[in-house]
Amino acid sequence: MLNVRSVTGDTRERIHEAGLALFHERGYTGTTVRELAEACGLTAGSLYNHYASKDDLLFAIVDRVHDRADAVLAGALRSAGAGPEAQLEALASAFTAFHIARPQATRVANRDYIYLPPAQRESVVRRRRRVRALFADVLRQGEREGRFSFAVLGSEDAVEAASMAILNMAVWVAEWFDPSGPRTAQDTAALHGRLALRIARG
Amino acid sequence: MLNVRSVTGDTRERIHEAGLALFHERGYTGTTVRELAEACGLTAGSLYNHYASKDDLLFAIVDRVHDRADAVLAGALRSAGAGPEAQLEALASAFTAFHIARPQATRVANRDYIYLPPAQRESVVRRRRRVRALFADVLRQGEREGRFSFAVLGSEDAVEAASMAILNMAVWVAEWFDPSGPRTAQDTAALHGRLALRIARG
DNA sequence: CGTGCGTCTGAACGATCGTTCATACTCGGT
DNA sequence: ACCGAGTATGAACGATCGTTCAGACGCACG
Repeated sequence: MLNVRSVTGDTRERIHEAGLALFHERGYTGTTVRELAEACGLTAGSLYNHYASKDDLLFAIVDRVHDRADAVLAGALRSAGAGPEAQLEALASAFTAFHIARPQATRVANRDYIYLPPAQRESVVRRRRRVRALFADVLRQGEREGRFSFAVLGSEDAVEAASMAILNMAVWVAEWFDPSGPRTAQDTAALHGRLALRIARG
Repeated sequence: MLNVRSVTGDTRERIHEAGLALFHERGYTGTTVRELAEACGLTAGSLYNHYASKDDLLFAIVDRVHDRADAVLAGALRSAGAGPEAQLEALASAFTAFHIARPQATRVANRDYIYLPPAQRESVVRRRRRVRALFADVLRQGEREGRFSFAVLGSEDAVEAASMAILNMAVWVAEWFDPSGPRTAQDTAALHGRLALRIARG
C-alpha cells in the first residue's frame, strides 16, 4: 500500500515535471495533454488518474513554485538581520538565485498563471501581491530609517516603481542568463543584490 | 481603386487591432481565428483575404511594434545629445513611455513572439538583440568616459546585467502601471530615467 | 487463492482547431 | 449595361482538442 502510493507519487511527479518542461517551452495553451502523456510514457487518459484536469496540473505547478519562493524569501529575510540594506540585498540576491535555479517553473508561473480558472488565478494573484509588498515594505522601512531615498526622485510613491524594477530584474533573469556562460549564478545573484542597493540608495 | 484599397486597408487594420486585443488577453495560442473574425464582424474565412495565416497576423503585430520601438529609441538618442547620462536617461524614459502607451502590442511582442515560425522568430530575435546592444553600448560608453561604474560591482561584464535590469524595468512597466492611478505616464517615464541612472552611476 | 483497489489502455465523445473553396455580392472603370 | 477585381459568405475539410469510460492488468491484502 505504502509502496503503491510512492509509485503513484512518482508518476504524479513525472507528469509535474513534464508540465514544467512543456509549458515552459510551448506555453500552457500551446501544450497538449497528449504531449504531456507522451513525455511521461503514458496515454492521455491516464493523466486523469493523477490530475483532475489540465488546469489542475497548471495550478499544481504554479502553486508549488510560489511555496518555494515564499520559503526562499523568508529564509533570506531571516538570515539578513535587521538592517534594511542587508535585507534588500539578501532578498534581491536570493530571489535572483531562485529564478536562475528554476527557469522553467518560474517562467510558467509568471507567464501562464493567467490561464488558471478565476478562483485559482485569484489565489495566485494574492500571493504575487504579497511578494510585491514584501519588497516594498523593506524599501519603505529603509527610507524611514534614512538609508534609502525615494522622495528625492520627485515622483510620489516612487517606492512602487523601484520595487517593481528590482522584482523584474530578478524575475526575468533566466531569460538572458546563460548557465554555460562565464558568469556563475552566485555572481549574478550577488550582482543583482548590489544593483538593488543602487536603485534604493541613490 | 484608391478608395477600394483604403477600405481594404481599414479591414486589415481592424483585424490587426483585434489581434492586439485578443492576443494580449488570451495569448496567441489561446486565441481562435473565429474569435478574431467575430471581433471584426467577419467570418473566419474572410480573414484569409487579408492575412495569409494566423502566424502572419502575429508577425505583422510583432514586426510593427518593433518598427515603432526602433523609431522611439532612435528619436530619444538623437534628442539627447552626446552625454551618456543624458542618453541613458532619455532611452530608459522613452522606452518606458512607449510600453505604457502600447501595453497590448508590447506584451504580445515580448511574450508571444516565440510562437512565430522559425524564420520570422529569428528575425524578431535579431531585432531584440539590437535593442539590448543599444542600451549596453551606452552603458559601456559611459563607463569609458568615467560617468558610469560597473567594474566596482566585482562581477565581470556587469554591463549586461545592468542593461537587462534597465530594459526589464521598462518592458514590464505596463504590467503594474495603472493609467487610472495617481501617477501619470510621464511621471513614471521620468522616474525610470532616474532609476536607470542610479543603476549605472552607482 | 481470490478480492479489490489503483492504474493503465484504447476507443470514443462532442467540440473546436486553422484553413480552403465554390459561390455570390459590391462597385469602380469602360 | 457589362466586366472584372476584391471581398464576404457559409459549408466543408481533416486534424486535433480536453475529457470520459469500459474493460484489462498488476499487486498488496485477507
